[in-house]
Amino acid sequence: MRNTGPVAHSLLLVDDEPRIRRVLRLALEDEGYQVAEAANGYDALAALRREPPDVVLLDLMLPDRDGFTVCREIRRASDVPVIMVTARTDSHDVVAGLEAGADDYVTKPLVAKELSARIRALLRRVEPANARQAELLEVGDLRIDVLGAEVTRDGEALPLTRTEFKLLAELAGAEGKVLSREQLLSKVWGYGYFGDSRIVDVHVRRLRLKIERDPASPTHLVTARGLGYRLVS
Amino acid sequence: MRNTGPVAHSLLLVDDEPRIRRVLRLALEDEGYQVAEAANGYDALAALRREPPDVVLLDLMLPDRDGFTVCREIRRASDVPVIMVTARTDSHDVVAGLEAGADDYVTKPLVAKELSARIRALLRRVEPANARQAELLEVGDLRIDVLGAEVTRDGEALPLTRTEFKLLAELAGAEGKVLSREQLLSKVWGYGYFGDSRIVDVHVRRLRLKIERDPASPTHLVTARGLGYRLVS
DNA sequence: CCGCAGATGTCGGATTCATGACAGTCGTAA
DNA sequence: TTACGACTGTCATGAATCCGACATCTGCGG
Repeated sequence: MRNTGPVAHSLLLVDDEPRIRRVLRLALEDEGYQVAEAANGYDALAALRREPPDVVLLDLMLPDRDGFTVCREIRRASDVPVIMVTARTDSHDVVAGLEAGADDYVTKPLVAKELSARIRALLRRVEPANARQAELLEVGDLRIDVLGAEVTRDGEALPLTRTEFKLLAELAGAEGKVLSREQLLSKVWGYGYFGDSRIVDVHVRRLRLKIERDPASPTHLVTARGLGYRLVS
Repeated sequence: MRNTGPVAHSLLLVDDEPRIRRVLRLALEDEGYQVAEAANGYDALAALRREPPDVVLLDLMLPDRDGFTVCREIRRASDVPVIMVTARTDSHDVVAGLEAGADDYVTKPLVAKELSARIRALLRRVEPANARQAELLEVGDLRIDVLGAEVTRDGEALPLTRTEFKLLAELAGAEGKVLSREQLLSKVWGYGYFGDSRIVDVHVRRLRLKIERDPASPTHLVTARGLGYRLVS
């Protein structure tokens, strides 16, 4: 199962000055990011391979090689978003940084809020491309294509209605966990729904008729008596 | 440096000052871009709808409404890259601009080379997503030549109209995924179309008459009831 | 036996699509 | 210019099917 909740985005902070790293790390963690550090280009590339972050913040002046080179080396192996963070304000450096493959170029002194906003803007642009792959859920013999709004078993499409599909997708998204009627109501029917929560039962039953091999004794969509329902393999 | 692609990238330049527009246009055309202009937010939105550019350059201070608002309005229906171009250097404005949905924020006075580099960096990030369309798509027995605007089946060209083709191309570009009427409206009919979304149904039907072997029971262009349509093999 | 949660069946209003007809628009050829 | 056809958008109608609601039944624990 893929991650469900909003996990913090991870940053790799590359700067040779410990003091700057510390200040930036605190500011960025304050903005809700998970921050890893590297003090030079070599470490940065190693860290990138070991645990790819969502965004790289790259200082231009590094002890081993300059940031342009590091950026090009990063680009040779990865499409990870890179933001150049540097004290050099010269326009030629900006152009060189961007040409080296960076996505953005910001100059010190930094305003944390602005850097954070630029990171968000970049992620906003990049995320959708990554998200496409993560939308095929598998539970038991069911394959749930969230984007295609289709559920297949043995390659055969199951004819679910919209509500049934949303219900199944919610349950699959929290596979193994019990979801109460109220939780399902608010997720599938929306927060503004005030009807009887028994409607969940009805749709659970209809869903079982379609996804369970023996609807009379469900193996996937099981009742958690007094609690709700959950989907298991 | 001229851009490499076969077709120049198009920019929409939104600024109320004719003098600035002229300077920027010349500089950007020199960089190899094809530049359209708008003097206010209203014209910008109209131009965007009429002929979506690859990138929008948006000044913050416009006569009718401020750039933040215009940016948000753009974002409501379009993913087009937006670069804020303004004289306001305050960090709060940068954050506000990016939060309004802009991809980048650059301040005047401008260095054309830097602006151009930022445009390229942004396009580099965005293009791959669009690149899917710039190819030859195959769905089932249909071969869709997006650039040539031609669809063939068994080597035989199908006589699709422009709207039918755009509709088919959009669906093929997201093969297997359900596209809602609203998504199709904004992509095929363009940003800001306010007509009845039922028009999609009509064109789907006309498309089916041409691409389906048995239009009464479609196998390729299938209905996702309550959700939209999708194209499958 | 009672009380309760879950399961089932059915019904009718509401949604959602498919379809055919028609009118307006646009480009082109006469 | 006019006439024409292709293309497009709008609408009305009917059919399909969805889904909330209700009534009832079952199974289980106390």
